[in-house]
Amino acid sequence: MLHVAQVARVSVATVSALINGTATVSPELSQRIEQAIRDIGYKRNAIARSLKMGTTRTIGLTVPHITNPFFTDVVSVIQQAFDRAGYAVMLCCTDEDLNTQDDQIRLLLDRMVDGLIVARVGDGAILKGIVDAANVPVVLLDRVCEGVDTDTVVLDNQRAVFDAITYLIDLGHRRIGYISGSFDISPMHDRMEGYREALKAAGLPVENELVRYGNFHEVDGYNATMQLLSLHDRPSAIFSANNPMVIGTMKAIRDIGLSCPEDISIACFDDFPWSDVFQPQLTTVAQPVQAIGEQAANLLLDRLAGNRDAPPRKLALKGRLMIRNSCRPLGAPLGAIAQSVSA
Amino acid sequence: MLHVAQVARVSVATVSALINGTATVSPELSQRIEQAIRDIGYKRNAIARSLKMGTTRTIGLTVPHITNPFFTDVVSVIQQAFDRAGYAVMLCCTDEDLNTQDDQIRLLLDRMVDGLIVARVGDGAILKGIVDAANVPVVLLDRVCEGVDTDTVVLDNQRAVFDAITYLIDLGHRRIGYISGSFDISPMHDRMEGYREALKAAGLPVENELVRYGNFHEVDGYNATMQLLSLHDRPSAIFSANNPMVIGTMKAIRDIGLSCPEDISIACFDDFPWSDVFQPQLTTVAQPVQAIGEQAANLLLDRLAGNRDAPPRKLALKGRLMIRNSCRPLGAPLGAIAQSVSA
DNA sequence: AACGCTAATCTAAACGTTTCGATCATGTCA
DNA sequence: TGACATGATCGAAACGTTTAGATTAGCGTT
Repeated sequence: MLHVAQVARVSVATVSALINGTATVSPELSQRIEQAIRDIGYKRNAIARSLKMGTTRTIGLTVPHITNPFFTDVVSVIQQAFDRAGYAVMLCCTDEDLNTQDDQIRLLLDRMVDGLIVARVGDGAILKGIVDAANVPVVLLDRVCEGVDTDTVVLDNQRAVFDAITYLIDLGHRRIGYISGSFDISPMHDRMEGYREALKAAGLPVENELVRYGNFHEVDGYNATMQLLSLHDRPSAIFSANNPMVIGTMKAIRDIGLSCPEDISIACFDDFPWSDVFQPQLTTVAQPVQAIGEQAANLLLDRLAGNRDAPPRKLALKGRLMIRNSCRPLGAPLGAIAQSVSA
Repeated sequence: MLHVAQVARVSVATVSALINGTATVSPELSQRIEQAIRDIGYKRNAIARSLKMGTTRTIGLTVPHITNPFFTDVVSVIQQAFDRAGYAVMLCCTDEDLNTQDDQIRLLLDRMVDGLIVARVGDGAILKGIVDAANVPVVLLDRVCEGVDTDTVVLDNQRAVFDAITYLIDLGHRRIGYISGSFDISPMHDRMEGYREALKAAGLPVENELVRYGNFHEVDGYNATMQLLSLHDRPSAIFSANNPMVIGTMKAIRDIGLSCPEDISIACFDDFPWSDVFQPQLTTVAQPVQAIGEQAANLLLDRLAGNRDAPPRKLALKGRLMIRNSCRPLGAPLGAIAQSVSA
């Protein structure tokens, strides 16, 4: 900029004024400056600008695993939204690990991001400490966090799972296996509640042997399913509370020589692009990813636009049960499956 | 930092020296400074540091669509690699659009990223201009770019498709439909060459009516498949050069009332996590995503470590044909499919 | 002609670091 | 005891912007 100013024989202040339109500059000087900018190939240094202005026009986004289709979609939507608004997005993957997450958030805060969208967080206290210290707006995604009172977008997980389990019960299933993710994050807690409540509402017992835990990975789903299927009185249906784990479930079923839905019915949380393409077409609880991403982006953009003092806004969106053909009516002949498939 | 210096009754230079370990500072001052840092909760301002040092420890990464499983995986690997190295990653999605891509790259360059990984680029000249102007190392991913002479990691696309088509020919297929992505990026060009060469090598004609183009989206695959299947002499096999489009292909087959592999054999480019879980299990060309991501990251990290003057390095990795059960031997009874499945 | 008003431009101080060179005390050696 | 190397600390300039406030020029009023 100094160089431009020299070539155009003006002060840097005038160059700045022209570039930012913060003051009127005469046509002749404008022309000289623009010419100089072109000749030199000058580009404004955003770092210097950020230092002076105290804003980077960059936000931080952390998700557990970008390869989880739910987060893939959410990241995609959020990235688009901020791109439209002229913001850059720094992406971090925490690998479901709390320490990693802390490190990542610190990394982002160090880089002076203007705001933060955090999907999946662990202990509220730690996050609270980090977030309070950094003075930027934060929106929480996918999970509520007791200690941290800030904008939040979550799914009504309990209701969603309640509906799914109730659907299985209505099909005639009585022993329904449930594979949960690690229990220290709220969606897993809420989803489990949905499972329990649905059973209770139908007058069915909640049996511990039918509930397994995993750490969100395919192999965890595989092992959990193997355990469920080796029970002396094995479940006729399994619900997986997490999408990547259901791959393990399907592989376990195949390896054990069973087939779905003939021998066992399967449903899971989170829809994915291939769900209605191959056989069996999985019955899933679809989250409104587009809406979730957009709402999160809007909440943060609103804060960034200056609306700092509004009280925290908590959004709970509704999931949708996508009924396909991976669950069969119990006792009914196999031919009846087709009729049980709707929409 | 000024504040810390005042509280600790030292100069800012000493504080800086201690934090960075650039000079020895006496135990007593060290202690005073560390105490002050803790009391104040001081965090070094990375923006000011970047301004002074001329490095942001941030890299830019652009991909066409993060929802394409290939790019999802690559992004994941790259993010991890740079995270380990203490770099932040700014992610942009170009939506296969050249102007968007230019904008994104400019956005990243404006923010003074230390390096750039660009997956899929259009016209070489434009990118070349942008990249030459910005003085940062760039590595190209997934696509070579004639005008731009820089580090590159690509797949041997021609060979990979050659192998896949040859496999179909060996199964007895003679009319093989081919669905390509837009032809203006090199992988699509090379893959098409693989298709042509394989047919030629087998003494088969290359028929224009069997080749369709789409723009990478599911709907494009759907339309292309519909066209292929309505030919008077329809193909017995279809190869989709792009993964998202094959979803459209499968849906078209279903909608038209055909089934795979009984009525038509399907294979496609890019593996995905669900490929061997559901029926049909798709035969695919798997890219070594882990290796691709790591190589790209390593090339860039090497440049960032100071190795600026080494000549451009061009890596071409090998794809792997994952043979499953979505392609059947032509003329053979259906029961023979199982035997044709290997590994 | 003196005055004030407006518009255009400039000067210089920030923003929060890093780092070069200067300063100063301390101990060592002849 | 003086000369000198060594080690610790500091002052101040620089990185490339923005912006408040000062300055200047031009012009209409009285």
